[in-house]
Amino acid sequence: MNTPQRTHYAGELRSEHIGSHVIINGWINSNRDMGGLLFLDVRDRAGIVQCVVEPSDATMFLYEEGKKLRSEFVVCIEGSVRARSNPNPKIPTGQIEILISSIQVLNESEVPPFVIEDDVKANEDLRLKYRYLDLRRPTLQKNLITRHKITQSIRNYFDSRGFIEVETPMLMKATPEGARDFLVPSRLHHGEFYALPQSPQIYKQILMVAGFDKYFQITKCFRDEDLRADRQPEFTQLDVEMSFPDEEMVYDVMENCLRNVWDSLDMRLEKFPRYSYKEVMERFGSDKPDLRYDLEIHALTDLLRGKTEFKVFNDALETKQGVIASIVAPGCTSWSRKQLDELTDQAKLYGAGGLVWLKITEAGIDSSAKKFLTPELMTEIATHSQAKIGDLILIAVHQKWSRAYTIMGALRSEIAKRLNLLEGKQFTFAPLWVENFPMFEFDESTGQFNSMHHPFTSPVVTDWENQTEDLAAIRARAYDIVVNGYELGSGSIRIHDRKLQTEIFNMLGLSPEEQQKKFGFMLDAFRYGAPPHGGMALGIDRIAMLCSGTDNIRDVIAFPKTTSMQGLMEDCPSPIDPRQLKELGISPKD
RNA sequence: GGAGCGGUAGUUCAGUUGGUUAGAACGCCUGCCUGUCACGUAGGAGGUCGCGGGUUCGAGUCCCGUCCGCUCCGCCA
Repeated sequence: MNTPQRTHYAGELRSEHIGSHVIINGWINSNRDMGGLLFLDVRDRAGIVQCVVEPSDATMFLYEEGKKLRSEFVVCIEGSVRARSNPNPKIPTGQIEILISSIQVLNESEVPPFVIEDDVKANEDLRLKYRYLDLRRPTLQKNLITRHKITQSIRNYFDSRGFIEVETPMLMKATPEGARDFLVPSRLHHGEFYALPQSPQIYKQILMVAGFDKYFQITKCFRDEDLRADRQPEFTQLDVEMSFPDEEMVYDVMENCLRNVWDSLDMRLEKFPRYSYKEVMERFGSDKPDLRYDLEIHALTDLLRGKTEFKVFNDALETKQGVIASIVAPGCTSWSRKQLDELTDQAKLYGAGGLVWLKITEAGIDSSAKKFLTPELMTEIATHSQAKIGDLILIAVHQKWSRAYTIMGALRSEIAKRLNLLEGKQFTFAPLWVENFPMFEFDESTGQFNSMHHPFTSPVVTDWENQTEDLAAIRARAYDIVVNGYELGSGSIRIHDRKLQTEIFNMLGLSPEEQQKKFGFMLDAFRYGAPPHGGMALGIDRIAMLCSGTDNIRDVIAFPKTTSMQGLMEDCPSPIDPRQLKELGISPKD
């Protein structure tokens, strides 16, 4: 027997449908047998609707059939919509119910390993193993629909602005800079490998050379690095590139793109203030600060120079990059020894040696370092930190500028967490641009300068022309979009000049042979009229996270991996048949 | 590579200083119940205490190892 076609989604039915004859297809969410009177809740992707069998001689067979239905049975139910005698204002379909005239069981279900409800109790590993059941939960249904709306609105937007979506290869040349590549062995060329793209970067730049002057693509990228709550080995990027741009054009295109996305979800994205990398680091202690709350960091370095015998402070003051900085926890003088210890542990996690605190009270200022600080100096510190009576000041020290501010940034989020500053702000969005990144970053483990963004980023022309010994002073034409503490994406104006690109490669310590081997095809392309170009890439998963109000990337991906990069449902990765390995020229693991 | 937390019934958890038969709630099964929507109600079934070793008269509990999950640091051009 053919399945009768649904006339409506269960969750869509409302008072306006009263009187209609409807057919719904869905899953049994619950079955309440009152002894004659029977309520069946049926769920589909739009929601849940109550169906009812009223006892009478004529419906006895429906009752007998209906009471046998168990959770997750697949059913087709036919009936008429009517107003409920006891409406339930708590659920969207609560004004109506379906008076059942026919029940067809399309499939039975074993008892599911966990109850499918939004108030989810099962652990995540169990839910990942039975992902198809977890995905039936209204929240995950909603999240994936949100994700669909996001990509749909992006495609519409870029199409309307004259951008062309072009697909780039998934099997590409391994360029083992940056993140670890996922490698794919070649059957026809034993001992040689493809890499899965970490990003379509080089291809999109070559598309600019090819004349596709406005390009975008929504595509998977792969990085074989350790996972986090917001990181998966494969993730989806919106990749954008255009020819003849300046930063303003990129900002305009991307801001409007995101505003469009937020609009399409009936949410608002406020204006995008711009900060330099230095400013966000020194004020908020992060290159991806959460600006939904204020808490700011204050540098005490100059204030304290030559004013104290405190060794901890002076050690930092004697080094070139050393920083002493403070942050205020408003109204927190009552924090206990235990709470302060926990904050100290948090700071230590990020590399702090310890924390100095000052408590500003009516009676005066108390401090963990009062032996080393005169009352006058403590008052100066309080004034400089903009602390009031009742406030707690936390001070940390580090020999390295970026480390010192990273510690302060960690304290900043910890204070915000403890003071519940984000309460009720789940759907408040604070976007910003971060610009003027340094071009290079010194890597102590290798003693070499690395690109902070990537080696195809153009330097600020004046910085480049006036460069001195201090490579760290050269700024890049790179920019990030940050929202609520997440780096949504980054981009840059690229190098389109072969000679400049070669110079940058040289500075990064790439030999001419390596340059030719890894990027020769790109440098070759630049011989033939490469236009000035630039663009950006945004993380779709993170956008979906923000718009779904979750802080877990697995909540917006249909089939995610665990933090040890396993697929629990399909059980991968998994061993390979020796025959298959032989064909690839790979020896089995011994 | 490192740190923290966790793993006990189908699920979520409790389980005291090592001690009789390992408990609760939900779920599940069988009745009863004509307006429930966390239905109610009576009864019932259900356990490799992640895995391996050790200490002990005796281990869910202590020790060692290991696997898995989550979070974080490093890492993520």
